[in-house]
Amino acid sequence: MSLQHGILGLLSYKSMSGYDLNKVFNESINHFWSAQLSQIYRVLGNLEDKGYVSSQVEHQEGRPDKKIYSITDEGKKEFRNWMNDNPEQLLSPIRDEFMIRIFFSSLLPKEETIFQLERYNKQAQELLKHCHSEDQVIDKYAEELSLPNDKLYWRLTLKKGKMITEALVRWSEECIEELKQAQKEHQK
Amino acid sequence: MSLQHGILGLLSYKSMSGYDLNKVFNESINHFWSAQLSQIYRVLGNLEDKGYVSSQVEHQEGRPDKKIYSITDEGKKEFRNWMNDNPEQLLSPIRDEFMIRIFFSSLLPKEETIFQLERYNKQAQELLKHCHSEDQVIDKYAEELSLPNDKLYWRLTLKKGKMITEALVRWSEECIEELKQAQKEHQK
DNA sequence: GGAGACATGTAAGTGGTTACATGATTCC
DNA sequence: GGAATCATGTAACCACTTACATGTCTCC
Repeated sequence: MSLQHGILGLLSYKSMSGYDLNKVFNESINHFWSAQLSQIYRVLGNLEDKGYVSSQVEHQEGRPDKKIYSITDEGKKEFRNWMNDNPEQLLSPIRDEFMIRIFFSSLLPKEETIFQLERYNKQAQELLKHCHSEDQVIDKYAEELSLPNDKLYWRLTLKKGKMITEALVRWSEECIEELKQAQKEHQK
Repeated sequence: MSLQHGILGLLSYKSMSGYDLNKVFNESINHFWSAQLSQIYRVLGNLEDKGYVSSQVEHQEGRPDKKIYSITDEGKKEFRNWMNDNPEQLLSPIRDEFMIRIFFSSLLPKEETIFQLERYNKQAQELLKHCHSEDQVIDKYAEELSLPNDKLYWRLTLKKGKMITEALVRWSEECIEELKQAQKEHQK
């Protein structure tokens, strides 16, 4: 459901091919909803079957043909309905494999868990750096699509990304600290 | 994969029926990996097919029979292998429908978005309260199963839950603040 | 008398991943 | 010569959700 509506939302900004959509997606919705290109193509097919988008082939010299998708009036209606119909439960279910590993880490030597937490911390810091560079991307898109009203909301989603990622960085640091402490206690 | 290994992990603590497993699951792994009871039954079936768990039926007076699952040596080996084999990418992909809605919220009146953010904030606070009450659950299980070494790691997963949820509470508050501000600017 | 705990599962459907298939052009 | 970009998709498989099916006991 969500991916479908995310794609409808992007197409309401601008008609695009699946390939281009994927690029825009990766710089926006992908931060809170991951998707493979193949899945995007499938969803576009489904949306077309339902009449929410229409497509038209654009011939290109020296490059493969493009299939440009546009949102239909039906699609716009569907998207607006979805936007107006929030679920009871707003918090999304969590699926965090790494936490399962941490949960059962008494099986492993503490050094190994510390090592993995350090990797985790590095990846979180990397992601945080990436988040900080996204401010410019927002400016770029807001200008390109001339949608100044949307910038505010895009920033709010980015802000969430930053805050969560900062929490992950801090969490993993504190975990490492605690485990090192526990190691010392044990050596005494 | 993860659910399978989470279940193997819990069964390595203690043999249980699917029904009991579900209860333990809901007070532990469910905080970072959600699952329906029906899915747990199916995974148990798969694990049995693979020889990672074995089952034996326990007859009960006045209550339905129980099917007690136990982890096999094969299962223990599989679980340990999984624990030793961390993926490259430790950060889990995000799937957050609410963020898609925020992203496209320029479509809606600001009051509506504020209203939904307030609901979000309330739910996050509710969850945070719940997290704080979990400390006792950890103590209870550690004693019941006499696994004092595991408590440390269980606490680390709980800590992550708290930190993330605190970030969600703060984020939604700041969003509401920003939107109210934007509303005022507009009225001028 | 009804709700909820106890207990097990199947069936249908959805949404997603990974791998595969094709083939030209451009840049290093 | 090889990798990356451009461009489209299908097929097989997997994990998960929702709804359905069954039936007893206990507590209010």
